[in-house]
Amino acid sequence: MVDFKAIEEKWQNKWLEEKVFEPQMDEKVPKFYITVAFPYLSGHLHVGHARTYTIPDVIARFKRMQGYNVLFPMAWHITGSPIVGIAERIKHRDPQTVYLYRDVYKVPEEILWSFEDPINIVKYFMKTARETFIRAGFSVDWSREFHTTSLFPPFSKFIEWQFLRLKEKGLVVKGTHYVRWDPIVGTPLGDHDLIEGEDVQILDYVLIKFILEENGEVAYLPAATLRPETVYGVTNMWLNPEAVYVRAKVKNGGREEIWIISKEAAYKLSFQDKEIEILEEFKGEKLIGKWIKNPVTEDEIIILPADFVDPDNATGVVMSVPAHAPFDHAALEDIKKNTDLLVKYDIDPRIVENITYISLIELEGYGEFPAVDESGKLGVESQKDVEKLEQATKNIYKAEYHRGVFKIEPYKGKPVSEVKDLVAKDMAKKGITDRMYEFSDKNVISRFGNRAVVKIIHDQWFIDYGNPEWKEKAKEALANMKIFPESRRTQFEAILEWLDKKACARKVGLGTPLPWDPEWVIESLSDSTIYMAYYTISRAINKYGIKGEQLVPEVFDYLFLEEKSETREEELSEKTGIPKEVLREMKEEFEYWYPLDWRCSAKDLIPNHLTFFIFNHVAIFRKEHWPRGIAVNGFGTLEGAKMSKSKGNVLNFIDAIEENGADVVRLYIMSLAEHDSDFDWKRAEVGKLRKQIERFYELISEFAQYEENDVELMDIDKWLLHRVNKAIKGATEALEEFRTRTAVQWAFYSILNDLRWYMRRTEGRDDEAKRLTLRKLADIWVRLMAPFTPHICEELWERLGGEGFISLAKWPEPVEEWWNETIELEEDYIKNLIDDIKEIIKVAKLEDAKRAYIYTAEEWEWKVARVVAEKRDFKASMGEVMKDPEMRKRGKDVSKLIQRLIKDRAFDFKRIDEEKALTQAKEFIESEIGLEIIINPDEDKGGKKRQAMPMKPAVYIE
RNA sequence: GCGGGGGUUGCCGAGCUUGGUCAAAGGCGGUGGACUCAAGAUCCACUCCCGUAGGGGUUCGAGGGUUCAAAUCCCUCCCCCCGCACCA
Repeated sequence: MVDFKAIEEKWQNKWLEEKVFEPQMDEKVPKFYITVAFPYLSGHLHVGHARTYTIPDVIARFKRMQGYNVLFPMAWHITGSPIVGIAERIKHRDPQTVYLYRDVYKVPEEILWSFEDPINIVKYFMKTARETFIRAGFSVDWSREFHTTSLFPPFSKFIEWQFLRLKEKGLVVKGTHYVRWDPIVGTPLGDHDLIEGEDVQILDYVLIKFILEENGEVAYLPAATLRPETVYGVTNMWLNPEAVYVRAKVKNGGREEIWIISKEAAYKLSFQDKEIEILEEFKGEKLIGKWIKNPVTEDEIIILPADFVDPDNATGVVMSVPAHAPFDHAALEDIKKNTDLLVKYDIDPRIVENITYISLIELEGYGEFPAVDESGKLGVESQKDVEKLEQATKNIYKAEYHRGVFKIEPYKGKPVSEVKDLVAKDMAKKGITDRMYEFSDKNVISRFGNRAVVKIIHDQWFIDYGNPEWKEKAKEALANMKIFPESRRTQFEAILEWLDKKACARKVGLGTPLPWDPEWVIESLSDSTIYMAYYTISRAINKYGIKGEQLVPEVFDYLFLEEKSETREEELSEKTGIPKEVLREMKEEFEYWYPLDWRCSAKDLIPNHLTFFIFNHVAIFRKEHWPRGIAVNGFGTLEGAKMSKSKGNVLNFIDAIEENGADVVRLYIMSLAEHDSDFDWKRAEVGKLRKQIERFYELISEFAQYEENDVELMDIDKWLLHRVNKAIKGATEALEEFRTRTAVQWAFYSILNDLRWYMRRTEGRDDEAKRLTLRKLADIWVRLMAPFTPHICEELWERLGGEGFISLAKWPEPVEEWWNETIELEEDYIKNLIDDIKEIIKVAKLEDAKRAYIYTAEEWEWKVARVVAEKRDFKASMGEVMKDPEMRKRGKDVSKLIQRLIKDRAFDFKRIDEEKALTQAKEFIESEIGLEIIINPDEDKGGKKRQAMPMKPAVYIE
């Protein structure tokens, strides 16, 4: 068995020792700069991540072999709160966390407990990640390694510079923002902080303040709605008579008002910019029967009782729009039937009886009152039919929103989707509305076990991705970028359009403090947008030990934004103590490597990081330094199941390498899927691939012993070389587009299969020509495989006597004189014939046949085929052919042949020498089918001869 | 709700942008065979249905349509996956 591990270690050491992947600037050599989103190190990388990092490595290796000066750097992301959270949980001996780190990540016990300090987590996983990448054979320039946050001051200074410049441009702004909030612990709640309710939405209710005037005092009943436009159709108000409401003094900014809302709402609103002082608590029934005023229409409406009103949703005050809201319609019907109830509240039943529905929206397929129609259609009986009513509400909402036309002035004739926003705006302007954020579902529970609320946060720092000029520039950049796969471009465009203010700083976690407001730490998606530029100067910073405090903003200005200038270098050198030669070196490196050619990442980063990456580049850098391309890749599953840390269902990248060897893992992952589709890791398949790679190794080792003596090749040898040419072309084209799976199919499987056929075809042959052919193939094959399985290929390259590292060897190009489509056609011709004969034997049950007579097409038939290929039409072909008197003699046969050719659409005319091909392959065909072959005998056996067509010989078997 | 992407032969997965050469690549699985004492590995054949001469029939989520011709173009519908932010 091949000792992959030893081979891998050997070459990894050589690469590092000889700094093979630490490129030096060279203006004469074209550069190729590729990066991948650095990993966040809260644990080990798994085989899903492996894909993300292997792709750029394969591309880097490919480009390097094509002669580019390739930079492929790596760094570590440790910004944010998860690592801090882990330290916290380790400290508290949280069983799940301990399980994950001890049993899944296999952290040694003595190190594990040091994880109480987040720094130790970071240190440990940076070390292991580096080891993993080295053992994976990644061609990384480690001289540029760094990590984020204030723990690495030079980078932190770079981020400070970025934010200072963004702020100067007005792209970092302060504002308010709502968050999920734990009201007991007093902290914002991210997805990971929730036990329940991760995907509960936050709804933005409009509160329309209906006016209650009593004894000269005004109080407001803020009805909560998601459909503000329906304020024109309100017929009454709903309160839940059993629920507890409060009368409260509500201070909001400078304004102070009396509101009547549910008790729950008062509590919730106290987190949303409102100071609330409860004056009185009472049951809803107290207000039933009172009259209030619609602030928009000024209609006087009555307050009625309804069970469906949930005091724990929004304000607990609901306006009734029975024409367009099924719940309202049902409740109204209920109450009309329930005179007792009305009497109880001292309401004259005639008032309810006389409530007339107000139709607001024209909706095709519905009558005047869509809610009534829909409720009827779904068989709603009462307001207790909650499920049906919810369905009806959904249907109506959707239909009216998308297809409805508003009927009321001043919005008459406009689509509802537009009117909704207009009405909301107009009401807000008049000060008759307010807003309230509420969860779409009540069950949002924090990991502390508390029910969450929506809180409005002040003084939050945002990056303003909504800025229209900025957006335009970002769009321009995107339009000029390559996106792989191209089908993802629409998503980028949509996200770009979408994006608005994005909170960019938090008060917890590791990171770089905001330079002008150091209580805030720049969060992780915001400090990782332009670090590709930092890589270009990182080598010098590491090499010369430049300190953070030396990297004042002007230095970055000079390096990244300004023209090269000696005076400026002297100036800055004096100011910072950085030698001017070093400044010059950094400046030149940046100018040499930038712009970035490719940014790689998994597809989950499209809506955030990758888009931010574009935005921040266009904000900071000159156009010539805008990025050129993005390649996104899919994820990986493990034996069909999603990898999940908490369930322990993960395969660590390092463990996979340990088990199978890096080359096997790399090739396997690259061969499974490409672009944004996902792969599924199956242990059994990996094992099989390992065997195939061993065979590859053995084959090349074998061929390496052959000498290259110049001799005349046989056709089948030429066939193989032609196929090798095709593989080179296919693999190259695929890799140019990051299509790794297709590339592997060409570089590995297609050659493997062709070789198999060749061996079968040349069985028994052992001559110079065959050896020469195989030797040539070996020489190319290893190079085609080198980006995928670099270690084993280095080893084989050495055996083949190749010069230097295969990692730096020349990528193969098709050999012009090897192209030979005719020979390939002839080979196909032979294969097809064999298949046909086998088919005939099977179908005609001729198992004990002795020989096969083969009749090739005659010259006149080729002539006809040529004409048909050109004319592609029966009449035209016939006319052309019949100009020839010789052809006219066999008119009937000609006509038949033309008919068949046209039916088979044999329009791709290529002439081959059928008889020659047959003669050369005679023995092979005989051994394959076990019959004697007689080629073109004089006698027309079985009258089959006239069935022959070009590329399809006639066969008679006896 | 908004946005993005999909539904292909047992499974995975190409092909659909530039209609025909597509019963539809490749892999996996399955069946049979060669090799072997045997197993594994490897190699060969078959793997939608029918067929005593290389042929024919029915397929590419459903239903329409365009066309001489549609997995591929157009319309309608059904179903599935992913993202929606302060979180890496």
